[in-house]
Amino acid sequence: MATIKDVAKEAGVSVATVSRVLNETGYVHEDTKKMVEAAIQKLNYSPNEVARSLYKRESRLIGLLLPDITNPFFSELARGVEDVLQKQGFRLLFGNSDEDPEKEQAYIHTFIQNQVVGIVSATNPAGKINYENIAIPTVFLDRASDEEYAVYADGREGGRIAAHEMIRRGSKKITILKGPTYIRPAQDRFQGALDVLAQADVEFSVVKTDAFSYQEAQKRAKGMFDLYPDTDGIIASNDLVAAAILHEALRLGKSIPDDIQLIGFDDIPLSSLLFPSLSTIKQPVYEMGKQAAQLLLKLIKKETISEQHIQLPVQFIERQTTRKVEDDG
Amino acid sequence: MATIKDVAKEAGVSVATVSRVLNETGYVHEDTKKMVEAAIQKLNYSPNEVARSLYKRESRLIGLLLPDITNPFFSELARGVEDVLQKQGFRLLFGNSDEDPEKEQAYIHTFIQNQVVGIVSATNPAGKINYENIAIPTVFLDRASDEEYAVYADGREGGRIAAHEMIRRGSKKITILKGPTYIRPAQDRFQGALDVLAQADVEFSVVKTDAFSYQEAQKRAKGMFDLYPDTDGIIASNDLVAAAILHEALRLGKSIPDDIQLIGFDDIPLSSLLFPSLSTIKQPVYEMGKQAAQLLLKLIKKETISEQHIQLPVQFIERQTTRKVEDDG
DNA sequence: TTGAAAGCGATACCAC
DNA sequence: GTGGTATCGCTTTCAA
Repeated sequence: MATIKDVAKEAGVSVATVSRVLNETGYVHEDTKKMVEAAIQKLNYSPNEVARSLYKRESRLIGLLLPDITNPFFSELARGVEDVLQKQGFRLLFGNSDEDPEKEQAYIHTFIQNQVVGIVSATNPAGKINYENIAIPTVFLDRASDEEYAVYADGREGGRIAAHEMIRRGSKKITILKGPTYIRPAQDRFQGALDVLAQADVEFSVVKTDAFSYQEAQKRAKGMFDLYPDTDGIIASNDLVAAAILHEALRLGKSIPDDIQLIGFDDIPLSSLLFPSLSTIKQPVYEMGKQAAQLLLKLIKKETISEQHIQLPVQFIERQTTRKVEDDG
Repeated sequence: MATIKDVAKEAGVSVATVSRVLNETGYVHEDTKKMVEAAIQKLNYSPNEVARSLYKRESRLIGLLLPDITNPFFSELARGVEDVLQKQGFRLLFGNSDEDPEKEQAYIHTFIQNQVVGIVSATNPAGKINYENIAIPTVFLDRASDEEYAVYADGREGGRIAAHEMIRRGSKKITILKGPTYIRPAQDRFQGALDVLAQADVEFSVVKTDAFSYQEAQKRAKGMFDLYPDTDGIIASNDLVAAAILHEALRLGKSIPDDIQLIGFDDIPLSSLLFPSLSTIKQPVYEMGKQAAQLLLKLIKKETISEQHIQLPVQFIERQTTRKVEDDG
């Protein structure tokens, strides 16, 4: 690999001059510029980012921390983040935390060691990790905390919509599947559903689903039908969980949506592929990723930020796990 | 951030000594070691990776290039790669290429600029990118090329199995969905299926599916049923495509697997969630990611490699889109 | 066993 | 306009 020195020698100028044409900073004669550019071409020179980072004390890297890229929700989020950052010339340093505080801490640590200019984190740590005393601009995704910058969807409203749609479609004995309490969006959805159910003329029960994963949900699904065999409406904590429920219900010979209605959360690609396809509360996942990246960019450029939190709207997607009704708003 | 200098001053020694205890290299008295460690503790010092990389001319970063992390096949692959590399203290610099040679080239370029120690690439570029003159150890995933290190599944055998299973389950008019020719594994599967069909007593036809995506496949599915309305067996180029076909078939009122049998490829998580659940040729995706990472690690450590190519076996997963038969092997 | 000093490859300040 | 050089934070000879 050629260095700036080689280029300088080749062009017969100093490294300072080469640096100037490289960064278009300061004056440099048109002719010498030409020479330098020729030398760069000839040597196929490309500046060493590491040396640059060392001097500037910051890189062109951004840390991205997710619970698990294998979860379609997070990979969609990641894509949104990447698409905007990549265009601005930033690169992603990426890690899966598995909701493990130690892993999370380790990644944050190496992010810092590598002098990232910013961090996007979608983790929901049980313990509280030290993001506070990090000088690095950080945006949280799908996770709200009052003191920090964050982008997330309106989970509470989503919960309300889900409960409302379920009730107006005639379910009388509703079961809410509640995600982990420490995961804020999950808690919000639950609260939203509760808001509506508490005021409505229906029975309901609450079942905990510890994790968001399909495997976990599959086990719970069995238990749930044992416990509440006459449930006629289920509000799942997310689409993956809903898929598990759907499978189990079908296995038990229940008719959906006639015996049981089912509403998920997220609208991951899977949801429209299920049969019957899943009615769900759609989060603008890709858009959330984009907005987080844009917010981070502003933070990095030290632009003024109008609001620390960006809350995006959710939307009911009517598919085949809920019954049709007359449109009454 | 404290630097090595600060630590040296605090401990009353030279930076060289600090460096020695940091890297456990060379002699250092037990007592001074204690002092240095105390200073490190006190200042909460952690070495700057960037400076280290600059001197060593290589980082602890590894570049990972994928077509699209949003595709469950690739996110699973990524997870396998990450899980082994992360444990060895390496971090991932990650990018989506979208099968776009320019993007791919750009990422490779920044990987080099950031002095990655290795690259894992799962892209299938139409044009030929310059990996050749890169001195950096590179392992290709899900893509075979004679001169390079690669990990992939036995696509040809997979194609054979798919065709065989389809025939022994009684399909007489089979349609093969053929992925892009320039994607080697897709071509292999196609060839494998052809191997068997050519010798069998059945009719068959071939339909091209340009991309691997669901959206693309959805369009093709319609066309396919128009063109070959009496097909009674479909071998899809992958599970995403199979899902689209399944949906379209159901929409047309076809009965599966009675009217039409369907076999996919990959066994992504989605496949078992479809209804009816998808019979498919399973690739050991996560394992492929792991093996690629392990191979890369060997390459980096300059260990001797017994074989440049690692081919992993595939396996028929019988689910509900194929008919049951007596077990005749 | 330890320290001084020369790099690694870039940037930017200060002279000229 | 251009060049010399200190500097970023670390590793590694080479002497002492």
